[in-house]
Amino acid sequence: MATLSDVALRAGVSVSAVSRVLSDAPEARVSPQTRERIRAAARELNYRPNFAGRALKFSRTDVIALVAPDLTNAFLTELVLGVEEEAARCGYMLLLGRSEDLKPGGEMVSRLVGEGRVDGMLVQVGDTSRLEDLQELVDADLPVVFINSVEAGHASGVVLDDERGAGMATQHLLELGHRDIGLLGGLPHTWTARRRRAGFLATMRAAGVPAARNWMTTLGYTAQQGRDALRRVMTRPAAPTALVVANVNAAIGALQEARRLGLDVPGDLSVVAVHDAWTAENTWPPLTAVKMPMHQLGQAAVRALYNRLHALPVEDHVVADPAPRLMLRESTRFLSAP
Amino acid sequence: MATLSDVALRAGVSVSAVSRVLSDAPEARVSPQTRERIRAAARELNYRPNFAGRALKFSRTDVIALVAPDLTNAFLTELVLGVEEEAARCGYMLLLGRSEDLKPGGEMVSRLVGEGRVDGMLVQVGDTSRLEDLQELVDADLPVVFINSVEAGHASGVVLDDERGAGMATQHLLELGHRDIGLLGGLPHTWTARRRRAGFLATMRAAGVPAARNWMTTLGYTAQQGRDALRRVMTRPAAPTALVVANVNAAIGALQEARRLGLDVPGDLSVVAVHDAWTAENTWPPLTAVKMPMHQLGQAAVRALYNRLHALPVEDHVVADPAPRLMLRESTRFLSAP
DNA sequence: GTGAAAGCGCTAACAT
DNA sequence: ATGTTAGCGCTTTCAC
Repeated sequence: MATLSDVALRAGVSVSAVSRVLSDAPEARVSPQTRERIRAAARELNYRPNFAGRALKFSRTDVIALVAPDLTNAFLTELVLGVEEEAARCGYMLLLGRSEDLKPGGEMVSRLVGEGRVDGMLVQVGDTSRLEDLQELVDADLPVVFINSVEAGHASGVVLDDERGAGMATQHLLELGHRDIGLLGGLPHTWTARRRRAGFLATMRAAGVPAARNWMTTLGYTAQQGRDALRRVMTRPAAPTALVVANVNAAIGALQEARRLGLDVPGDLSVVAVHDAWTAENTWPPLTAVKMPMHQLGQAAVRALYNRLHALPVEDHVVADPAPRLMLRESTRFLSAP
Repeated sequence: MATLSDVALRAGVSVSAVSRVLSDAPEARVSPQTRERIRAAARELNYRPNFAGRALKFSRTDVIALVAPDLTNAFLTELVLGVEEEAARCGYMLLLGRSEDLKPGGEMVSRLVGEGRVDGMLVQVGDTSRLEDLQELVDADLPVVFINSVEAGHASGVVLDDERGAGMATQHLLELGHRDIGLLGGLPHTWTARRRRAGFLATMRAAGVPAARNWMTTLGYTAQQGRDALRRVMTRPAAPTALVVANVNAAIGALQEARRLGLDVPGDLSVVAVHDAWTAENTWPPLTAVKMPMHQLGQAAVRALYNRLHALPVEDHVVADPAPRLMLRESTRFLSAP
């Protein structure tokens, strides 16, 4: 690869002149003809500024890490797209982190950041991580932004309006006339699960409808956990007529298990999920879901990190725009007369 | 962050001594006590070797790029896992590339490689890319390994045994007594689609069963395209009793469209997909599929790149181990008597 | 308007 | 056994 001095040699000028021209230094007083000579030489040699050289000089790589337990999870599609888009806009490249390496005391984080491989990082912990594991990371005051993973309002996190999302799903069922409504929720130690549960409970309470503890599970967000949860709730003597499922993957599992049990959805049971994904369109029946602004969440996360790295005030911690939106498909229906 | 000279200062030695010790230079003759002093100083200062410094020195970053049109696609899950695993083993970190940036003449590639941001890259093109766009990239002789994207046997690509996979799917249907078998294939200009089609045709021919052109589509690998393809094939006057679908996402769409048309799967129609994914377990009925060794494909891709970068001979271009495996679920059945 | 030189953090060849 | 130094590619201050 051609270096600055290669270009300088070919243009018959000094490296500093080349540097000034090629990096468009604002107050570089360079004569038009040398400027053109330099430009030409650079073009002919196909010059590219060396990344390591710049990084060393600036102590900055313009690379940020994206750490998530499972990037291929369908419900992260929009999130990742949002992150990629905003990262590109902010001039960042994305390094992939394996979140399993997140466990032992933030070793990866300190490597990535400590070695100067990345300027900062975005972390989305799955529902498998324990809060305690994160705490020291949070406290370490590293350039890290958590995505829907930690307490809202914490300095270094962006979150969804999970309460509102779950509330909307619940409200939808209430408006369909359901009163016996269950909640298949996420693991109890995760923030998202707590907030969605809170949204569910608040909406039920506001409607004056009691929420039966027997119809609420905290099994998790995978399809298998959704299957298990549905079986647990629907094989009781008294079963609900509708379910809010706190995650789209779990809802897909729940739908399948319902069929296995001979339950007709939405005839016998209405199901609405929090989170949308392309997979929700392809279930049978197609799954009604509350679409959360994942794209914007991704963008907000990158922007938060950007602001953090540039000592700017962070704008919004909770992403409420656009608001969660009900994607009405075919897994919910008016409560039929008993 | 602490630098080498910080450590040297604290240990009361020179930077080179520190460098030697901390990078375990093999023939570094350093007295045990200074060695220990250096180690201690480094520990106390929480020293981490600076990435940019090393990269500049070695002209090597130990970072490789992973470029794919849609990393969140469920059928890539295993691939990505394999890549991550092997990359970690080879000491590589992964940079995310957006494959949409791949289009205009390999601009991204030359940036990534030309600026020395990555040592090489892994490219999985979706079925949307045209072969021509890739050609110049292939010809450019850059450190690029294509994943199931270009002609088998090409120096810089690893591929699945797509023919075999499609053949196994076809064979499965034949063994169930089906003779009227269709193929919902990928876009005709892609290699994977061609190879799977070839495998389908070869197996049909070997069984002495004619393949009806009317029952073969080349619409693509998305769920929507699967829906369209199924409708096209199954609304003809004479319809097949079984379908091979060349991709799991398309098969999921096909399954859904079949239901919409009032077709019972597998009663009226058997469906088998090439490629497996977790989503195949959650369709209704659960989708029978041929599981391709995606994990190993990912590993092989990284190894191929590693070998390429270290001037070693590349081992295997087509990943045949383990062989494709039929995941027998519930979307296929014996041909019922007419 | 242009060039020389220092220095970012690191390694390795070459002193001592 | 340890230290000095040059240089990887780049930017920037300071001279001229």
